[in-house]
Amino acid sequence: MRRRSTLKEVAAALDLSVATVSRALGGYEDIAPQTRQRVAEKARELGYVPNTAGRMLVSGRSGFVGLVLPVRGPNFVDSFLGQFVTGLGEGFVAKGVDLMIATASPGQSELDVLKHLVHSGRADGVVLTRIAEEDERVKFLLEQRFPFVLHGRLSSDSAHYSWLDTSGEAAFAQAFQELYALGHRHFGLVTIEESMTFRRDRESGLQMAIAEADDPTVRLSVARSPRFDEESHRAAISELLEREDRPTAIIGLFDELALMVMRQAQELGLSIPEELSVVGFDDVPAASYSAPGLTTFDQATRESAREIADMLARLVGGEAQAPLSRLKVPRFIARGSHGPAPQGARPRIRQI
Amino acid sequence: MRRRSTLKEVAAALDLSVATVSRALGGYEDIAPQTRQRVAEKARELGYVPNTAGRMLVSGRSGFVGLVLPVRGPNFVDSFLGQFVTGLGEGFVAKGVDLMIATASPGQSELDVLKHLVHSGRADGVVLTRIAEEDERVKFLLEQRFPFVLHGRLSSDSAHYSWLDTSGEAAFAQAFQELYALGHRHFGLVTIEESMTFRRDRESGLQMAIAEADDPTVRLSVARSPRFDEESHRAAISELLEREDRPTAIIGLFDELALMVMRQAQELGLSIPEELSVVGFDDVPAASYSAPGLTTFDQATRESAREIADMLARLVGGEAQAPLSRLKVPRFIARGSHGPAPQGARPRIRQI
DNA sequence: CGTGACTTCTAAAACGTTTTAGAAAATGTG
DNA sequence: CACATTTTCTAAAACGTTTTAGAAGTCACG
Repeated sequence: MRRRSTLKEVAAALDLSVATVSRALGGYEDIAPQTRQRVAEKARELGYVPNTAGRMLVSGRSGFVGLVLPVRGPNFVDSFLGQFVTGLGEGFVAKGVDLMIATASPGQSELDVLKHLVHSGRADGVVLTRIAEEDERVKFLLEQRFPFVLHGRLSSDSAHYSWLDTSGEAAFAQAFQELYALGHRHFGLVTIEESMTFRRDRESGLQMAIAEADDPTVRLSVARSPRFDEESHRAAISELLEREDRPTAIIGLFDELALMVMRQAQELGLSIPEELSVVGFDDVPAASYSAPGLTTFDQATRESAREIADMLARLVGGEAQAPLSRLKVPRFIARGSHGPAPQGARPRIRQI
Repeated sequence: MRRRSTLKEVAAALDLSVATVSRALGGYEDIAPQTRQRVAEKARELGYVPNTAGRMLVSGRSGFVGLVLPVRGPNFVDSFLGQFVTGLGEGFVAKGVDLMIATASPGQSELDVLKHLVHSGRADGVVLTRIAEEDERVKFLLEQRFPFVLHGRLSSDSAHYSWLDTSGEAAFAQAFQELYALGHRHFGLVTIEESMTFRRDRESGLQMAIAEADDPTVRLSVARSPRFDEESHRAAISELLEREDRPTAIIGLFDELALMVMRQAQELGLSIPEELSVVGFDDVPAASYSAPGLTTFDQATRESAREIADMLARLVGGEAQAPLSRLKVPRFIARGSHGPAPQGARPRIRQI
């Protein structure tokens, strides 16, 4: 591997001191214009690029910002991550910051990874996703006074740190309203048990909208999948679909669940949306390829990530001080999986 | 932000020299066991973590490996990236290497990003995806003798560098054979114009399988989408579907194309797989949610990425020398989108 | 006790950069 | 010309680590 040229070499080639070269390149005022010119030329000629390590050492900054990857089951697929990383990359590059991805090794917790990241000085800031309701990572970062931005937010304390969130409340309230207006009165919700903030927000948005409707005929049946795997989800969904009084509209906490609802409903011979309306959240690519297309909400992940990057870069660079925050409203994407509530007697499950 | 403790502080607390502390922590033989013990304890007590910049400077290594993100259109979605990044993360963490993501800023080429990465010493190695047939990035890296691993491979030279590839030839040959065995004789291929190596491999796999069948009744109709956007794809597919002698089986260069074929065919009133068989490549999540499920090939992206990470870490760490390479065979995933060729007269496009 | 051979430790240099404090040179002023 | 001022440059220190070369101490042995 070819060695790269250093400040010393540029200085030697011009018979100047390294200090002068450094300051010339840094655009300082006390360097004669002519000298600055010469230095710039020679630096280009020699292909000089400042060495990162040298800079890091003296500045105390790494120029990196970390993303701690959530620990994932072996078969977990996730359209979110690619978009998120792309957006972060775009946002950071505009600020001259680089993105590093920190992964937990087997047996290591996300918190361990975070601690190492903070203490080793490999990053100047960090972005966290999938926030739990009592998130120890947030506590740690606050203690350390280490810059961070959350994708999501805690219920308490949200004034003390920076975050960007997509309002799950607003979305699920809207989902309810759209379906209510179409005549639905018995709602199903397929959700998870993990205490993630996004779960809490979406669920409470739905609850509040129901309360607000103030209609005693409205009912909500909730199916909770205890573990984060397909089998567990499938069982929870079956429970909801096969009960005697099946809801006429089912909302999935996220698209994967909604898509599974559609698939399982179709396996039972139900036609969507005539006999069952389904709504999801996220707008994953699969949502537009399913038949019928899944009605859902667009999080604009990539754009959010870009904004998060921008916020964090400003925090790290000292451009912004106090906590920054931003709440986005997801966009309703009406496709074919929802429609008017079935009339009259509840259709029975057809035999196939 | 709390300052982290340094070697000097640990040394002072024990009344030892920094050298001794460094060597004790490094497990050198010429440190008395008792001293080693004391140092280890004190280091733990003070929460000492070696500073990255200091290490980088003296070792000449950054401990980072880069992934240069392909430049993407604003609406490009890509289930590949998330899996790939996850796999790389998993692979690198096992080797004590960190992953950095380098993104091109607007107007910058991937090659520029790569050059900066190499010259700034921010990374010790790099992984490249989406290899073009004449890839200038590969040329540059070879010139620089900078360690890298390709996801994919060039046709020429493949002995001179390291790569991991999933055999597109094998997959497309198999796709042909499966469909041929089901009676199909007129094949359609929806592909792109860009000169990517994966395109060339898959296309030539198909051609070779056709040649090998040595059956004069076999025909292949190719539709090439000139640009990488949905509109262009749609037009290419329409051309294939609406021609007088429509193929009975259409293969998409990748799943997105195959899924679009399915959707457009269904819009034309064709039933799949009775009137048209469709096969894709990649096994994106949407492939399992479409109706019918898309028959495709599984690349095992995450696992491949893990292997790539392992290869590159070995190259960077000096464990492995010469070029490493590995060719994987994708797994055929038979779902519902392919079946026996329609009998007798070619069914006409139904009016809807 | 003197010598050599170990064992255990350390001073100092090196990595490449930025910054501080001040030197040297050029210019202006009386 | 002498002095002050301004402009332009530089030596040296600092960041935190690893490594090299060697010092100091200990021990065994004749």
